[in-house]
Amino acid sequence: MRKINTRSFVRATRSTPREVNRQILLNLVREHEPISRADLSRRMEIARGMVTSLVDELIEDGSLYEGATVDSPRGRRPQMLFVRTRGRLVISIDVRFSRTYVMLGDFSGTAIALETFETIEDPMALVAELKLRVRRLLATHGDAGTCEGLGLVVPGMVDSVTGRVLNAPHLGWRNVDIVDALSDAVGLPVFVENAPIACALALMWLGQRGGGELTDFVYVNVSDGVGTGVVVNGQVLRGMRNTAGEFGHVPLSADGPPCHCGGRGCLEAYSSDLATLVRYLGHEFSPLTARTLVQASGLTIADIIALAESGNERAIRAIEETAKYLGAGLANIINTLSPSQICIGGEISEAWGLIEPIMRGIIAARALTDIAAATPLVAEKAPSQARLRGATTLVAAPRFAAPKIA
Amino acid sequence: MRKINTRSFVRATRSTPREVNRQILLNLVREHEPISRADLSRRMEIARGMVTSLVDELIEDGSLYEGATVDSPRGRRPQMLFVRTRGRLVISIDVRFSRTYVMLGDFSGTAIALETFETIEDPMALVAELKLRVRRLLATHGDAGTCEGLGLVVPGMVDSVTGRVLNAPHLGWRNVDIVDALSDAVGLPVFVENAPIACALALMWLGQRGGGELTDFVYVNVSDGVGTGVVVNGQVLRGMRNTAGEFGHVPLSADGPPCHCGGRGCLEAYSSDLATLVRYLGHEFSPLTARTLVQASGLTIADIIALAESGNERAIRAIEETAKYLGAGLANIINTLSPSQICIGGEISEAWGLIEPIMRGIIAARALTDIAAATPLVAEKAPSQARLRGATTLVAAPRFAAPKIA
DNA sequence: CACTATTGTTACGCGAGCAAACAAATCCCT
DNA sequence: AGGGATTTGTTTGCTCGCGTAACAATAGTG
Repeated sequence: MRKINTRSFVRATRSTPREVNRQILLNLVREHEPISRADLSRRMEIARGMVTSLVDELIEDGSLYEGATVDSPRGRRPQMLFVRTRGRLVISIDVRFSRTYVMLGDFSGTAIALETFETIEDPMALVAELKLRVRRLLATHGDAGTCEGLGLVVPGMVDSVTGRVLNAPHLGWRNVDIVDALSDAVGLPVFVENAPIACALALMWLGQRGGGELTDFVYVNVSDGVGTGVVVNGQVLRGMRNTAGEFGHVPLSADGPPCHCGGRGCLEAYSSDLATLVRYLGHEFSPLTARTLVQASGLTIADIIALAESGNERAIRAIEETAKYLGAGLANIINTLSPSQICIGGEISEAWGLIEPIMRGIIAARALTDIAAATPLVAEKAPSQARLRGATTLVAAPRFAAPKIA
Repeated sequence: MRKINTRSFVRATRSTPREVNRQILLNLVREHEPISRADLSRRMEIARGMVTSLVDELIEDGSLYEGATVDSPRGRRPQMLFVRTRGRLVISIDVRFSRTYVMLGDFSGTAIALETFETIEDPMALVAELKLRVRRLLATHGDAGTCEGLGLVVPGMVDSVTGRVLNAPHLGWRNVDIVDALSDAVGLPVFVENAPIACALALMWLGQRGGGELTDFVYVNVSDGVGTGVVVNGQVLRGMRNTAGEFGHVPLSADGPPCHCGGRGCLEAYSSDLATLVRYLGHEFSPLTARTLVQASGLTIADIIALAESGNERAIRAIEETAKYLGAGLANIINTLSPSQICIGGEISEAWGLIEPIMRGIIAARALTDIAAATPLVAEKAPSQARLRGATTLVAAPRFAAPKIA
């Protein structure tokens, strides 16, 4: 039951039913391809005649294509339908603290080309560099199809309406209108989003095909910080001012170590990669000294995981501690949002065998019901690709989203 | 941007546009009454002819009524439209630990009759008692209109689809199907909901008329426990298994006092009325001893508030402590959900002048942005009526909700 | 009293769902 | 090999309801 917002509603027009049914049909093909018109008619409880008409329209605009006919026990053989992903190109950009990644891929998320360069902090200089690279990529691989847009993810808050980067502390950006600058530069539609939210979107749209619908879940990204993307009712949770989902800054202990945010004992101060490294090095976490300490040691989180896997006791203890606090943070998420699944991304998920049982144990102790305690925890398969897949989703997903009505 | 759930979607039919526009129009009247057809036509950007047709339909089924014509600077005088609330009766029931309240009211939430009796723990015996009382109420006041349904709120988890009470620890109910039992008994549609969620719904639907739309907010109820109702995108947050929104059991300190839930240092163990009373009595909170301690003292939270207002230092200190922890809990809500407003209900809100500045201070220290720190905190005006208004909303709101499409 | 402004109603065209008939393709049985 | 059965996909008329425009009703103005 949803309340109609009388300040921003979309009324229905003569063509509304068609738009709605078109998108439903498109999504049914996406999740059940290959599928025939007759099958669609049964699933939608709609006349076959209408399916024909809708499919014609979708083939016309390049959303679907017709595959081969297929054997059937008897009667006329059905003609299978597929969502067209090949030839629909997307430029995906992942701007990170040290390096920026640019990928040319298609709607399915498969890569055609990938390049990387050192992140330029000044936004306009970065836009200029990106303009060159995007042009070159499209000139080189342009024959693979037509580029439908450009998706960019940043480590920071993004205004969901205008696309402005409100605050990205790691890049030193505040209130940067990168959308207009980029789209003017490359002449393509541009979408910008916060990285963990984009990862959550990727999971929702490119996630397990056919497998259980994922419309209420949380994506937790562990890197230098701890960020989350929350999906409720198939929609991203943004809150009033695009600052929702900061579970990384829920305090686990009032007298814990200080955190970047100014608080004490935040999840992030216990469980970020920086915190794990500092713990391994035998220090207390402090936002002022952490990065210099870690840089001086020359270690990365991957090294700690490797050490732990080769049996190094100190590394194992450091990661186990991280898992303990992460479990407490996840328990908070479970008790407050009750998601159907939590996905953990970031390099720490490479040590899944070590951290999963510990997190499970803490969650079991703190969850309010048995069902909640059994909330599935899933490790992101390819953490390095997650952000780029998210960027791809920013361009692709709107083509499949439900039309906004009422 | 919302993803279409291909397992449970509603496709558009020939009459879908009308249903959508009907509900939009109805809600516009609800928020701007008195309003003329011509005004509606302008607000909806729709032809006046269609407004006439839609309004005719809504008057026919009793949703709207036509008031008097009104003066206008020149031209034909407009005829004002109103939502019909009088004569649309609702039975609202609030089942609490000690007493049960039964109210006969109308769609606007105004009471016609109110009675109360000692709560009967056995669900079926309670249903029998309610059947008698509902029949008597309707027989006595039946001439005031027709009863459109029965709303019931309970202190516990409710399955949103079936209406089963999954778990209400204060009543000792587990998996009780009170909906079918009650609707069979009284022959009216019955809606059951968790109390804080119902309060949140009341705030959303019966809240400030014309004033800013409230579609992302949190209702926090402080009584024997601390419960929350969370509204996101105009919809209640339920989570996977109807267990979402348990901010009362987010630990504020890992080594705090034990809580009913089995954890330690939960918000509820610090800030519930029981916790405040135990603190005033000079004890550490424990779920095993708290209720007996308080009952032995004969004190209620209202007494403590009265004492504090008359200057009693110990009472003031007890409430201030409660406010401190409540502030920490609200800061967690703000950082994770970023609501546009938080409403605090329960008797503690009577001590608003004492608790508000303390909560504000804690929130200011912990919120991640200045805007978040300024999140409005609002005290529920009439805490005693909130639950019954919530029960009324359960019956009334579905008549105004957005049709489910796609 | 004609002119203008505004509200509310009525009439007709057209997009799109809906149902049913029709064409196409394949298997099965005689 | 040929007719019937079965299933898929297309075409055709019908109806609901939006969209536009003309029309009637009501009131003020010069």
